[in-house]
Amino acid sequence: MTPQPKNSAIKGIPEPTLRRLPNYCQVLHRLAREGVARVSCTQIGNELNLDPTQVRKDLALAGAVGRPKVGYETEALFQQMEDFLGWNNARDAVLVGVGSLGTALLGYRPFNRYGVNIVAAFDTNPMKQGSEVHGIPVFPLLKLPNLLERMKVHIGILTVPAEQAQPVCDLMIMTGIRALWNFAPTALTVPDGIIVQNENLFNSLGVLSSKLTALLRGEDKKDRARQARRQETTS
Amino acid sequence: MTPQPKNSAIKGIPEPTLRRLPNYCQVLHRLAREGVARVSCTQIGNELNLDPTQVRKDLALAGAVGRPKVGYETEALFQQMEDFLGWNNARDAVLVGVGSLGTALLGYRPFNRYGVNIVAAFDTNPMKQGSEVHGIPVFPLLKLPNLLERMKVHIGILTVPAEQAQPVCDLMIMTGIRALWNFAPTALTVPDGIIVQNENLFNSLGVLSSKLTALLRGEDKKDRARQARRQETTS
DNA sequence: TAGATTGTTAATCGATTAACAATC
DNA sequence: TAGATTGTTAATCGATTAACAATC
Repeated sequence: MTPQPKNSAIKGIPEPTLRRLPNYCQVLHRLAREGVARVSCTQIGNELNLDPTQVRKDLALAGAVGRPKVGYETEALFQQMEDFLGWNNARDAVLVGVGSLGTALLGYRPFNRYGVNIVAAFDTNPMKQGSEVHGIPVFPLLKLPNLLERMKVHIGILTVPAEQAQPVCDLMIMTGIRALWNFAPTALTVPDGIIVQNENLFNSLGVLSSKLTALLRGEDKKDRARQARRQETTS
Repeated sequence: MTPQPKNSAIKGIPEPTLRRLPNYCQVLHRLAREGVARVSCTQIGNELNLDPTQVRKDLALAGAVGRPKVGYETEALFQQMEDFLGWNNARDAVLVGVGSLGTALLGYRPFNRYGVNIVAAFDTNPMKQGSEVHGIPVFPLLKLPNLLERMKVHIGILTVPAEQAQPVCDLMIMTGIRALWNFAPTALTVPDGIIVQNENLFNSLGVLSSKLTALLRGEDKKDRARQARRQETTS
């Protein structure tokens, strides 16, 4: 019927856009709280150092409609972005791997306001089982299927060592997890239709380190050149 | 003199490439340990699900040279990648903000093998000062300039609440920090020549949540359609 | 009305992928 | 030698930025 399938939804939205949506949410939330009733893309762009055209395109992709000359209704736009992200009511999640990073994430309260509500944690270490970490119960990993059977949990957070990531991931998918937030430094193999978001600190460190190394090397070289020149003039 | 300034180094290397280098390192390290003397881009690509041409281009950008038909010397290539990243001897770093995330990072041993050696942590909370977290001493934030004056530390890790990120960042830069790894959910304003690597979990959650929300909504719609059809046929 | 702002189409830019000659 | 693999140039693809008409 419709010539352009404009409803193909998420598949068409570029990932860079999806990554920026939280920033818009944050700015809109603040502006709404400050009582700013209407907002333009130029304003938002200034706050976030983004091209206003890009802001407009991003908002449009997430379904926002503004009025020429007027802009967008701040509060309504915020609601719409939150709704698009699914952040208006947080989804339940489980976390596997109660090491130092896992523990830190369990204690991170703001997740509740960003769509993720961790209801249970799992670990293979008997020392950790049965306890509570930041108020969240820790169970033996073997209990995972049992619990997921009873609760409709769609998000799994992986904070296990690299070697255990794939088997734990398989187990999670088998028991109904649809989206994985993977903090283990390994690529996961998953069937079609499963969402994987990798959060690999080492990749970021690659950018940081190589830039810093290049910067410092460049300075060293300049220093040496300067010294060489000085040597020349004094000799 | 030189028509193409081929030495402009880091500026020309795309960030996606820099992000992939750690993955190459990891694979090369493993292969070298397994005694594989030579390796081809096709092999590396298979391990990481990357196009072999892309692997070749990335390696070339980091300065690697291979031999046609033969490939690259595994060990030498690994060394070269490590060297390019500056990971062969870790640089000292300080961390500010000993909350749950900061504590987790302080306890994360592998950083030492990935170019980052955290030598001290800082916090404004007197409860935390004077103690040691995972063997790393925690000082009052006011002592930061003093310590950085004596030690040449180039990397600063920011794990403070959003509101404090900018002032702490300013302080760090003033005392000689050149590269910031920012875990606070705010954009930092820094002078030219300072490297900032943002690590904002909420941006990633934006991708995860919106994809999951779209997926589940799509299924809901299908379910409803199916139910409607069933209703029709039974009526 | 005049000017700012949206919505949308076109141009640019950069990264990925394909093609192919050189070579061990 | 023959075939695999590098190095490099060209083609494709996708995201960002620019241009401009519509409009409140």
